[in-house]
Amino acid sequence: MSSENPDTRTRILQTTLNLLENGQGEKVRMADIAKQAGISRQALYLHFATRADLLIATTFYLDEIKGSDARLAASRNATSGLDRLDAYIEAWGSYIPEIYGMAKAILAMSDTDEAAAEAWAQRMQDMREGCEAAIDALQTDGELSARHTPKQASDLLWTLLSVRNWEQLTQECGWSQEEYVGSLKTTARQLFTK
Amino acid sequence: MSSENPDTRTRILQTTLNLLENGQGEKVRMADIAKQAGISRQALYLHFATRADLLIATTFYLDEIKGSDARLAASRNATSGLDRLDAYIEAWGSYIPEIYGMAKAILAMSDTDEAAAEAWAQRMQDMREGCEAAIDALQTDGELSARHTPKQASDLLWTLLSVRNWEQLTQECGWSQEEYVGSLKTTARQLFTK
DNA sequence: ATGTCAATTGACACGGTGTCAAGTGAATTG
DNA sequence: CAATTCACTTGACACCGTGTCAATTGACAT
Repeated sequence: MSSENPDTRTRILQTTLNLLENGQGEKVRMADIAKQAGISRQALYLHFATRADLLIATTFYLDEIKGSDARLAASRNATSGLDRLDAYIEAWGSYIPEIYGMAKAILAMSDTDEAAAEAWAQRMQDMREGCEAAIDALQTDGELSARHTPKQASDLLWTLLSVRNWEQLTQECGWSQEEYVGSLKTTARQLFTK
Repeated sequence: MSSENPDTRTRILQTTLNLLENGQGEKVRMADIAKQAGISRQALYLHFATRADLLIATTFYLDEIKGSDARLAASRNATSGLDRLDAYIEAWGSYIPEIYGMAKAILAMSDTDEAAAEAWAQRMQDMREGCEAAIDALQTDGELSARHTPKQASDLLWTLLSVRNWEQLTQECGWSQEEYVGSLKTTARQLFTK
């Protein structure tokens, strides 16, 4: 299932991505993807056993394309814990809009599909590690506010940075991306540093 | 559609509520509700045109039963803005677990069903007003931190108090209800007061 | 020539929502 | 008492989207 015809496979992933990004809010069906990719609906199932599989594969493809690892890793190079916190929020916060279409589709599936939920939880776990690392950096700098244990602080930061929260603030409250990143940076500083 | 046979109607609402609360995570179908309520599936459609309609009606029924208005209104009686903020977080935060089953079902529908999304947005708008009122109270007390405009503060508080965030903190991070309420109170104070 | 492999066409099953038509039984009203 | 109305029943069915199955095609390799 992994490496039959790479061309078609990546073409599918690419068009899935396009449809999810552009087609704002529109539900993307297997048939839509097939049509757009110029293949039959059934050919989709030759490459991906289920819709959940396809979406999950698309998240990995997305990361690969956008180089998310590198971008998030950059925050590790910050010298002080404080800078690191900022850098992480900046990196992740800027990444969200690029994955939002995807995220929304998977999140929607998660409520019904176990596999999708699992996949998303896994990716959020990865993100969580970044939060923990940032909080740890604060603590080794002696900058972590005494108000929170590292665990609590990580939980809170992780929750604060959720895609749902980004969605609510930018889509519903009308915040600009800059406002979002800026506000979350100061919020995090206020909450977690002395 | 509103007041044919009140008995049957409320019996439907009641069992819908039960199924959503108890049946943890289980998907509740129209057929399930009908069966549990002791009527035919079609009779459901005699009272509620669509599943979304039923769920929406159930939220109102829920509020009615739990007396959410009264509980949230209590926070208005607080003397200082600070107390009011605390009281509001306490009231809403304690209300969430009682509506969580419902909320989850509606949230899940919202991703596909326009009506459900609209209904939920409406209810969150109501909750938002409570946030705004609390922030306003802070400001008239001269206690609102200069870091945020009232609008920003309301947006942030509103987002902070979302059901999704409660879900993440209590279900995924394992916070107890007391931890949640306590932590959010201090967080809000830290963010919004001088 | 034979086999393999990606892809095609077309049909179909399943689950869940919503619709339609005809019928039943009990209470309401002339 | 008969007629009507009303809540509800049974059963069939259409629609949609996902996923499956079987038979076929056309290209490329050995």
